Amino acid sequence: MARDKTIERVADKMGEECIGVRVRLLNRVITSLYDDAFRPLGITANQISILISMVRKGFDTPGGIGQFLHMEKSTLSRNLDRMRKSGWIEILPGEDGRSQRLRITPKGNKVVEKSLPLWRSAQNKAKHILG
Amino acid sequence: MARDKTIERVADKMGEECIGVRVRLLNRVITSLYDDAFRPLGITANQISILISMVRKGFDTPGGIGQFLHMEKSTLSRNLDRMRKSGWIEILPGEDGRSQRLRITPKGNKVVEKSLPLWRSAQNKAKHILG
DNA sequence: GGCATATAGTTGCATATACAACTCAAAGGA
DNA sequence: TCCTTTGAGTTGTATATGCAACTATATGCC
Repeated sequence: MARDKTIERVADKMGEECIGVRVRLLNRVITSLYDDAFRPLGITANQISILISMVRKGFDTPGGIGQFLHMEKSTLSRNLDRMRKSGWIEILPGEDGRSQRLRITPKGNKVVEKSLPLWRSAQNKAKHILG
Repeated sequence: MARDKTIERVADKMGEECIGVRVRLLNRVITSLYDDAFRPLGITANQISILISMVRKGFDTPGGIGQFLHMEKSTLSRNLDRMRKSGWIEILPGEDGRSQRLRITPKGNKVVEKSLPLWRSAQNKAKHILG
């Protein structure tokens, strides 16, 4: 009776109000916009954003980038490895035996420069979607 | 000279303004909040949100859910398969030979009901983070 | 010095995501 | 009827994500 409705009330409340649902949905929609834009360059939106962080912070460590982007260390470790394989970055020995230094390559710099007009276009679309 | 600065100007602009970067960052932070909350139930935030959509839309198809959540069909196909294996849903033959009908199981209903207080807690934390 | 602890990154495993190419079924046209 | 096109889902492959457990190095205390 009333019991049958409980689940529906719960679902309505959660479905309408949930911030997590909205954030994930937005992530799917918006990220695909930037991924589409950067696809001709053979790089993803996520990887571009890591390159951008490296340029802005100079010579940095995985730990530093992870803190800056709130990215879990294992996630970042694998992202950086893919980026190294693609030739955008170099991973060098760090200040002590544990840490590493990240360096953007000339190829990485080029892709960042080339990405600017594509980024502008995606950014405009994103603004339009968000109103 | 000026050329050396080009890459930094590009990076500053993109890094500061990029909506995609912010949305992905927010997704990482917020989703982990809800995932942490639901972990005792052995279900993820994403799976809960699919269950919620099913309850709200009643007996529905993968296509319908995908449209509702803006989720790519192959993504959803695999999400539903995991949920079926966990016993939250059943996947039944649909109205014609191509489509399917999704049905939430009693176990799926229970997990939705149990998730409500955990959801409230995560939702409050999310509101707090977003200010 | 030696042992406990902390730090930096990696690896195993699992979920989430999406493009491209595929299967299979339905619909439509000649 | 046959053939083409459309529609619904699946599968191959790859990126992105994160928890837990791990290696290896550094630090601190005794």
